[in-house]
Amino acid sequence: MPRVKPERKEKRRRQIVDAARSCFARQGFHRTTLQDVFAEAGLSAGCVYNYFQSKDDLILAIADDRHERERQALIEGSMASSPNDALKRTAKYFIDEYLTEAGEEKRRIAIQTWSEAMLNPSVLGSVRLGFEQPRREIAQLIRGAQRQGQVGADLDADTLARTMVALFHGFLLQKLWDPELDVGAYLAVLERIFSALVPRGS
Amino acid sequence: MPRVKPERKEKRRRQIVDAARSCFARQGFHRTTLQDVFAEAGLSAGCVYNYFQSKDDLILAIADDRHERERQALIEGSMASSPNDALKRTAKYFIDEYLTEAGEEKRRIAIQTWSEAMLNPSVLGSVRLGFEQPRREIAQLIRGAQRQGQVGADLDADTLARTMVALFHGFLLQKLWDPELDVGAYLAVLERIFSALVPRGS
Amino acid sequence: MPRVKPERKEKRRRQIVDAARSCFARQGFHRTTLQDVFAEAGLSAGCVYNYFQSKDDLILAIADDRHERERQALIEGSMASSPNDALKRTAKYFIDEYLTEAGEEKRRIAIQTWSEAMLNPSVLGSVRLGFEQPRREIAQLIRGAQRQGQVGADLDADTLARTMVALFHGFLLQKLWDPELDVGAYLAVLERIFSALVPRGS
Amino acid sequence: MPRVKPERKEKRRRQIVDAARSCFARQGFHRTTLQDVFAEAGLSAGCVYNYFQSKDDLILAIADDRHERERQALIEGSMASSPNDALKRTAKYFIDEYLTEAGEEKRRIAIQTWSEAMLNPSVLGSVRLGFEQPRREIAQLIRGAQRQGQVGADLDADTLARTMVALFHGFLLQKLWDPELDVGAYLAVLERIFSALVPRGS
DNA sequence: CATGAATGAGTGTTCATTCAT
DNA sequence: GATGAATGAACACTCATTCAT
Repeated sequence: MPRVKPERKEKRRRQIVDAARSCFARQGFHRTTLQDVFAEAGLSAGCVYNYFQSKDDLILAIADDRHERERQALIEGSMASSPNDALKRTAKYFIDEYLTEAGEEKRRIAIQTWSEAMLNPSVLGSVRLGFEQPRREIAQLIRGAQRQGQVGADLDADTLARTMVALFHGFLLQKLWDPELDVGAYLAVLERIFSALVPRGS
Repeated sequence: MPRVKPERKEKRRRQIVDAARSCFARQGFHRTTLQDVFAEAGLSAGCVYNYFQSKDDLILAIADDRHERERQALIEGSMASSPNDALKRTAKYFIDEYLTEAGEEKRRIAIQTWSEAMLNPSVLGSVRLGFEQPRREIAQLIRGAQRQGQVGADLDADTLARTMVALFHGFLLQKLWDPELDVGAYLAVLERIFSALVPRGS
Repeated sequence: MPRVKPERKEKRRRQIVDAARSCFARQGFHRTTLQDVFAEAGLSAGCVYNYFQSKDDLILAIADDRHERERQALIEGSMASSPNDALKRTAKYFIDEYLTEAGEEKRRIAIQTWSEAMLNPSVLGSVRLGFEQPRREIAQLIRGAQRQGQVGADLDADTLARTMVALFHGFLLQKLWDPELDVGAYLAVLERIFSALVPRGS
Repeated sequence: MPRVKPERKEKRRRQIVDAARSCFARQGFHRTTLQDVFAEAGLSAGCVYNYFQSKDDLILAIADDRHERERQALIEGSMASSPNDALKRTAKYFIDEYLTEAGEEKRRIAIQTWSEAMLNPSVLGSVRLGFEQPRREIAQLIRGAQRQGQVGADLDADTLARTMVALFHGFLLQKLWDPELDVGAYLAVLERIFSALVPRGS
């Protein structure tokens, strides 16, 4: 008989996940009490427990939520006119989301998720998925670029994709330790590096 | 005024730090109880509290301990015949320590330290120091290499150093999520990249 | 003023009581959540609360339900040709209900009711009633048997009735701890005992 | 190095068990919060948890404690001049402990233990042990009495022992429901019953 | 120096109960 | 009547820290 129920349920879910993410970003997962989350969400303990079975479930939900958004962004990014363009759009998405001032909350969630993944198999699964989907997509785009002679054919696309993601994660950490850091300069270096990878003849 | 005491004291300190590191690597900082550490160290609660004022103090000590070792390694590394050689030795040190099978414990400690740094100013200070010392040293070596024409003069040494460290941290994370990962291939890419940075004429 | 409503109401009530009894027998009163009962009854929380005001009300209802049935059985049992026969029929009823394999649920409910009676005055009232009605009826029958010379006149009928009920409760406990227990042998002893009570002359 | 520690430990254990028993008898196991027990014992939560791992552990400890005492009483009781005398002493012990005014706490604990045994295998184990040891000992004594012609040889000793214990448990319940109940009268009936079991010739 | 029994505030979680629809 | 999402007080249990010995 419930007609609009599923929407309500989804709305509540989001409400809780948003509250939890906000708390976790601010005080960290382990220093956040569930009472903090209840207060932030404006909901009671019992209500939250109707949607999530445990505190651990909340990080997992946040991680999954994040990866779902990134999956969408990857799909949209790959709808570009050329592989090169798609790579740029994809890079822009991740940079805008994580390496700008506005990305602080996301960075703070990311590092905690990575740390938690080490101990929580479910979170590890989510992190791996969230890492491998972009990695594969980027490798695919690189192969496209190689076919068009935009990237040297002597480079292994998978490895290069891994390298790009590594650079991204590494910068994310540096920005975390020093929020003043201007990532622009590094992007310039990156471009310089990648331009060096373009086959001489082009 | 006993003479040998300081050594005893240092020995105990190390005993505790080693036990804590082992526990933290295995179960994570927050899932490790101090009782676990006491048991691993074979010491009583009171005894440990004579050396460390709190649980937080222990991560800080572990982080500081790590950075001290790396500082030593950097000093030794820079005693090479050429900047290029010094860079290679430094890279080798960090790769051997963190990116090999044997480096798993260090990786697991590293990610947790980074996560904790977000919330604990003392740990953040330690992490920053541990990051900036190598970064500066590497930048210095790059400048040396540039003077010798081994690296293109058009690249900003500081930025390039940051980039190298970012790559290292990024690979560390990937190895954490997939311990089977063979880092060798990526080092090859790195070399390919850096060789591309060498001025054309050389 | 609908006429058929009371029947509906009674049906729902029984549905709930049956579900609760089933849950309580299986998991015990305190380990059973009302959610369990709602699920077992296939009804919603709100609906159940229209019939019972609290969880405590449910045990009370179960206890009362049980005693009502036993009251009926006693009435029917006493419609025998002789006091001796009535005693036998009454005994048979309680034995069949509680001391057979099929009686396990009833045993499990009984012991919990007794335990709860200790703390819940309403339940205590119900338990007392449920105990005293049979006790009195049995005493009455014994007195009848004494009049007919089937039981020694030197025995206090009330006390003998109490003793018989005590034996029954005691066997119920033993059967609870060891469901394999064959009660038949003990009934034989009982008969031997009671035959010993028959006046020598008969 | 700790010389008197084991005694301290045993003292604390008893302190906690006594407090728990007192609370459980007063308010029942499930209505007693551990805070109640901590307050009654005058100890902190952490301290109690150094001796007992859970609330369930406490009932088990109380049950075991009780059975240990009864085991001792049985041993002492059996050191009588004759089986008949031993039976009387054993009966007296259980009657004095459980069926007098002073035995109220013990009765209230007993019924709860029986109820809990239904759901908690450890408690069931303890209850079974506590039931079977006396049962066997009593059967043994009956066999001795039979050999001396004090009890009819046509009765199965094991069954008779079971019957006696059943009577005891049954009276215990009746006394629980009505603390005013004078058990004396029933003991008289018992004696009358057992005298009827004595072989005619004696 | 070292011990380890004791502390007690704090946490995640449960579940009987309510009430707007 | 019936629903079931929401409530929130209460609970068992943990663990960093202390201190008398």
